[in-house]
Amino acid sequence: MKISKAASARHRVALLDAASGLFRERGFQGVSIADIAAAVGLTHGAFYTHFTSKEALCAEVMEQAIGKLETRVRAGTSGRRKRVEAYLSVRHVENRAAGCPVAALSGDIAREQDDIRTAFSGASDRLFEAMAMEEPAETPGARDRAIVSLVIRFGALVLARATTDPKLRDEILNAAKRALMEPGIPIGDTAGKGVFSTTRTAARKQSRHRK
Amino acid sequence: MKISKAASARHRVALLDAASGLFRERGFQGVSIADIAAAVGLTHGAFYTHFTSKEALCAEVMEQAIGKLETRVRAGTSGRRKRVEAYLSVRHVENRAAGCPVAALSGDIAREQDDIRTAFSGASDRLFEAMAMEEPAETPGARDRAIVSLVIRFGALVLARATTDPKLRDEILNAAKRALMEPGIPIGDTAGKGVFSTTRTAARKQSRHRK
DNA sequence: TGTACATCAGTGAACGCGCGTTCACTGATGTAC
DNA sequence: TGTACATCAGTGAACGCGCGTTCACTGATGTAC
Repeated sequence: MKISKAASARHRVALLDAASGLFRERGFQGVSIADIAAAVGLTHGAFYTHFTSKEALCAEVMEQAIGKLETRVRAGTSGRRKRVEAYLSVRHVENRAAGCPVAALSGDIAREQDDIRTAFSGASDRLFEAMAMEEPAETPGARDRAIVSLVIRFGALVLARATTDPKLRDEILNAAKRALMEPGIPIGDTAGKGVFSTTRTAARKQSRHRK
Repeated sequence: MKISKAASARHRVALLDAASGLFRERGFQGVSIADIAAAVGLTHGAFYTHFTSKEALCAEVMEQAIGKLETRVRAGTSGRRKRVEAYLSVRHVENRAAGCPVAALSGDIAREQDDIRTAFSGASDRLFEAMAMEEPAETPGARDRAIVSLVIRFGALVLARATTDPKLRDEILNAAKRALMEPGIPIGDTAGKGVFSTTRTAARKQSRHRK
């Protein structure tokens, strides 16, 4: 039966939202069209009045998800510290569906078709730029630091999610938080050169930890 | 037809090896039993004389792959610098099949069954311990640094793989390499505090870059 | 060493299942009068 | 405002397909004599 245009438009949005959450939770291949439709209270057939294929939906979901992220970063409502705390929280580790789409789907994306990959890559490139702008623009190497900062957040979240041991999970999250919060933590080749124990920033870090 | 015991044993090893590479390349769900068998020159039926199920194979592959990694880390044949260079090379980004199993499969693993997850988590915990031992044992925070070091390598590789733009890919790899090679790179909350430009390690880093 | 036979690794047809996608059909919506 | 009808969002059966797994069968292997 036909329904009102307004209701149909709501269905389209609901399908995108449901797909966005389900994809992050179970991956592209782990979610069927029927799953997505059922999550919205429709049957699988209705899906094709809104999207031409599953691939097309994937691409649109990725673009929208990263776009939202970019907007939030550019808005910069909460401070950096708060955002790092939220990103590296146990809550975020456990709540894939509402969490970072890059962390949840980057593993899948490398294997998807070109149009999805391009959508993801283009969007994440814009996201990187937005994050790079967070750092003081005039300092050299701002983009490098933004990238490493992103890499740490991202890597820690994904690794923490791959773990079943809560102790190990917390170790990963806390180590990453410390690295992000305290400037100048030595993670370089300190072992070979024996530089570490004489580094000022290192000593500073240690004294903070004891507190 | 029956074949010799030696040949059968070779088939088992070959199946494990083929599965290990194919899983890393396409993920658990992206590889069928028939694919694995065909890669070794067998038909899908033969698979079940060696393994009870696909799940059992997955668990065994993960355990073996991470075990090999752990052995190599403990052996410590090449230096840290060399290993970082290799890990964050374009070659490694492009060659998933022969690359790091944790980076290739951690995204999938979070969604797999408990026995696979446990196998992965247990093995990666041991791997972390092995990497933590690389750092000078007597310095405090060695494990933290090992974890952050691993998180950076891992995160950069996975992000680089998700990218289609070669320029962006190289930026990620190089930024991570610099963070790993040069101790005391400030990635912390420098923007808010304005600490960065007055940090000694920061100045040191900048002067190195200009060279 | 040669022969007879039980074993069992590998084959390929067959199974049930869930998937993405299509399509004839339904009936409320929205429009023309 | 009320009526008649075309539209089209959603339904659910059906499609072909590939999957993991099973199993009767094959024939070289390996062993007992």
